[in-house]
Formats: sequence, structure tokens, C-alpha cells
Amino acid sequence: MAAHDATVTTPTGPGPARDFIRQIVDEDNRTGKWGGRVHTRFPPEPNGYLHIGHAKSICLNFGLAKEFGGQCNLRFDDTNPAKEEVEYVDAIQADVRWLGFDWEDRCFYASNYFGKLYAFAEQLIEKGLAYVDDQSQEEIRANRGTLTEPGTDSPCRGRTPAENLDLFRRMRAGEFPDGAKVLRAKIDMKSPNVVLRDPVLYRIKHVEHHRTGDAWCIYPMYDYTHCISDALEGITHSICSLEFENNRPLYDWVLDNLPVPGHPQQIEFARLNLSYTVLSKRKLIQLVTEKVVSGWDDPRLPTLSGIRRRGYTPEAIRDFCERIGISKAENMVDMALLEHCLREDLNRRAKRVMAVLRPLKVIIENYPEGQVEEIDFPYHPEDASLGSRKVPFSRELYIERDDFQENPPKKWFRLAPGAEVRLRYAYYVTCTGVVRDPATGEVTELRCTHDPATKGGWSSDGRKVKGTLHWVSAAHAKPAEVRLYDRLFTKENPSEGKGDFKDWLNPDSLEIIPDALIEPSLADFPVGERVQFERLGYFCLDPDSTPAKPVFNRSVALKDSWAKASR
RNA sequence: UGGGGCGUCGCCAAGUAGGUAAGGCACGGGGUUUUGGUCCCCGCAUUCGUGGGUUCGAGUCCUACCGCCCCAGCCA
Repeated sequence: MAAHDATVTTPTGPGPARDFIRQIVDEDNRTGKWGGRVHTRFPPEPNGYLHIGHAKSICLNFGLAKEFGGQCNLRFDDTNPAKEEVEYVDAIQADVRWLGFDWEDRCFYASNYFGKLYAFAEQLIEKGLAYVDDQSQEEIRANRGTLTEPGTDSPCRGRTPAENLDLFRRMRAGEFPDGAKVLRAKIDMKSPNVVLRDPVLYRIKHVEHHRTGDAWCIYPMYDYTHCISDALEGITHSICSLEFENNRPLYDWVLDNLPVPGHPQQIEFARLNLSYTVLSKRKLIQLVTEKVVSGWDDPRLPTLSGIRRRGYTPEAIRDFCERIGISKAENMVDMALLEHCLREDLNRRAKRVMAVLRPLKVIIENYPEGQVEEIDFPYHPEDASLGSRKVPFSRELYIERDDFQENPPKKWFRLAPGAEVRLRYAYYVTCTGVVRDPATGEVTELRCTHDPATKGGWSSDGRKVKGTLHWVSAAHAKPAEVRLYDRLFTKENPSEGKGDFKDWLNPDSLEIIPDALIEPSLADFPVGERVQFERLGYFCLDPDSTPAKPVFNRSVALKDSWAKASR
């Protein structure tokens, strides 16, 4: 090992990983390329809601700026009015804020640059680097050539700057219908890179823009707009996804040929793929408009609004984005990692409460009728600062139906005929009998006895009990609706292979339990509060909740080693 | 058959003047535990897409293959 490694942190050392982008920034700072400046931007098109894949980009761009003492802009790439809506810009802003990032006073819109963009286009024309083409869309496509054959020049390619200027001004003035003409960059119709075969810069669209109204009837294309917007904002590192690698030469061409105030470096990284879901705007939009899900914030969706409603925390998502890393390799991240990040965060902060999803009645035969004990329950076993509350205990209780088995398998810790278990923080109880439905033979009720000497859940004689069950008092429990979510798709990558991705939708992705029972203290929790139903999972009080009918979304189940062992 | 990228453990991902494969998730085993949760130990790539070559030594250099992704929107 070289001696100069002394100050370098170890691979396991603190701080964010040195992914290749951070290394580029390090190098730029070392060489003084930007004078120490680091300025990034998150540039969504407002044509849909943000999802967990965007979170990766947001964390990267805003995180990078923060780490290097720089800034990150929010910029709406709103150059295609046909697809964009204000509803989306509002939702995007709310989601970025919720994730925990702040663009301060730097929320920009590409549409704010329409005037400058237009002036730059005239300059390109004057320099003989752009021309107006009369060809139809089909002709342009045909003349572009193929991946292996060069394209052929447009008959309009030889027009003089004066002609082009006149035509372009008339395009802008609204003299031509949609599709009649376009402005094209004059680069190289024979380029092996298809992107450089005289790309379209402006198209005519007599469409109202959500911000500029009907001020324009020509709109600039992404390739022309994005690089200039970056330059105008003083961006240093323009980070985008892999599919734009082919566009980078065009990004550079535009900036090289215009008197812009700088030349940002475009850097591409691999976008996120998550198993058992889809992260393509096109597909998400389809699920929403075809009502496969209830809306953009359906808790099964990987949208930020969806997982927020599901009970995911911004902290967990940011942690996830750090853990997956940044690279240029195509990837498919295991959903289990996202769930792990959530559990880790929630385990630390969620109050533990009791709820019974599928009730089975238990009568404590030797417990006095009419007696009620208020048992003090801590809200967290390892963090007393979360406080405690009183939970009523009485002769008639409900336990989880799954916690009783009449003919238990080996290593069964829970209740069974003759078995003794602990009711959490209450008493040891022993099952002494079962009551059945005479018609179906189904067990409808359990008879138990409790050991009064085990109050609080401890036995003084040192006898141990294998299982600890959660419970609610029948007379005091309140009703609640519980929604259990599972993966949206049954296939790891529903987008792969032939066939429609919707063929892989999981029919059991949502299970509603309309009549679960919750301990009384839970009725006072605020919407959005995240709790752990002991032994069942983490839950979040849904916005649909009313005091009369609380609705809980299960954020994620607890790890279940019994389920694993019994497999 | 053109051009641009990428290939390190089941899934992510470190590795960068060539020096003898980090870490996380998942998984398996053990301990603690009033959640079969948490927590704590321990295990988990003789090998870096493949074949050659250079070298005392190669994931890192050379070379030839193979595989996967992206590009022919007046979408972004």
C-alpha cells in the first residue's frame, strides 16, 4: 500500500460512498475547473408524479450540492405543453419538499427561457447552423436513414440564413399549421450517431402552455432547451440517465455554437429499477388512468405520494438512495432493501401498540367478572422517552386467531390446548378448553385460566413461557379498518419479456380487513402517525380515517422467522 | 451489419499509478429478549462475462471473442 493512503478513509469509513460522479466533482475541485463551484439541478418534466426512481436522482443532485457546499435548482422541463399540467408541478414540488430538500428561491421553468431560446435560435440561423425544413414528419423520418445507413440531406438544407430567418419568424408568428415546418440544426446527415442527423430544434404546436398560455405556437425540443437552460443557470454538473449518452454530443454542439455563459458537463448514470413494481411514467400513468389503482397516491404504487401514504418516511427513502449507490450498470434493486430501510427507521421511532386483525375470543374463567385493570404499557421497549399509556385488561379478550392452534406443530410457541403463554404485560394464561360452532366445528372461543401471581407478565417461580401474545379487551377495543399491501406484481420484472406488463399484476396486492380491533389509546393518534402493531408490522393512519372508523395502512410487515422456519 | 454504453457473490456495490476481492441487502447458524421483532456474534466470491497474452504478480495492462442495454419522436 502506498504511504499516501494514510488520510484516505477506509472502504467502511464514514461519509457517503465515492461513486464515480463524486469522484468527477472531486477532480474538478482539485483542478479548479469550476472555481470550487458545484451547481446541480433536478429537472423533471411535469407530466406525471414523482416516484422512487426520481428520489434517486433528487438525492444525488441535492445531496451532491449539499456535500460540496453548492446549490441545486429545481427546474421544470416544460417544453411539451401537450403533456404537461399544473397539477403535476404542484405535486412535484410537494414531493421534493417532503423528501427533505430545499431549492430555496431557485425554482425555474424551461418555459421562462422561451424568449432567450428563440433569440439563440435566430443566432444559429444567422451562423448558417440551423434551417427551416418543409418536409413532412414522414419524409424527415425516411431521410434520416437507418442505424446502418446514412441519411440524405433535406431539399431545404441549402436555404440561406435570410430565407431561414424569415421562415422561422413566420413560424413563430403563427402563419403555419402544426407540422408544416420545423427548425433543424445543420450538423451531419451521415453521422453514425443518429441524434446528430440534423435534429429538430423547434416544432409548431398550436397548443396552450400551462404557464405561457398562447404566447407561443412554436416550442423548443429537449435537446436544444436542456443544455441552454443548464448554461443559463450556471449549472456545473448536469446529471441525467444513461439513455441520454447518445445525446451528449448534441448537448455539447449547441453550447459550443452559442454565446452561453458556460458549458456544464453532462454526466449519465443508471436509473433505478425496483423488483416487483414498475418505475416508468408511461406505465404508472396507465395504472392510474385505467383505474387499476385508486390514484397516484395509491399505497401500492412506487410513487412518492403512494409510499408516503403507505407510511414510508423520507429518512428511510434517503437512506435507501444512499445504499443503492450510483453507477452506470443496469440494475434491478431488490425490494427487500427498501423494506429493510423502512423497518430500520420505523423500529427506532414507531410506538408499539396492540391490535388484533382476526379476533378469536378468549374468556379468562378465573378472572372476576366486571373487573378491569389498567395496565401500564411502555410505547417502546428500548426507548422510554416515547412514554407509556394505560391499557385495560378484563375477563373477556380477543387474541389473534393465528396465535392459537388446536394441533400445534413442533416448536409452536403460542397458544394450544393445555399450553401456557404470556399475554403481553398482563398475565400468564393456560388454555383449558375450546368452544366450537356446533354446525361447522370451527373454534369460536377459548377458555383459559390466568395465574394471578404473574401480574405484569412475570412469574416469580422462575418458570418460563415460550410465547408472548398481543391482545385487546373485548369490552374496550375499538373497531378499525386495516389494509394490508403486497407487491403490485407477481413477476420480478413485469416489463421484461413479451406480453403486457399488466398481465403480471398481483390480484392479492390489497387485502382489506374491515373489522380489526385496536386498543383504545389508538383512537387518539393523528393521521400520518406510524405505529407498530406488535408482532404484526408497521402501520400508518390513512387520510381516509375518521374518528369513527380509523383506517390503517400496513407499511411493511415485521420479519417473521416462524414463517421461514415452517416453510 | 452503424454508433454509444455496460458486464465483480442470489440483488446492489467498492476496487483508479498491477501486489494477491470492502460494505449493505438476502440467506444460513448461534446468543440475548415480556414482539418467533430489535440487538449481538459467526458463516457466506481461491474468484472478478470468456479465451489467450504481458508480468515474479492482473478484477485492474494488451488482445480476441461472448452477452446485455440505449439510439432511426416534430417525447423527455
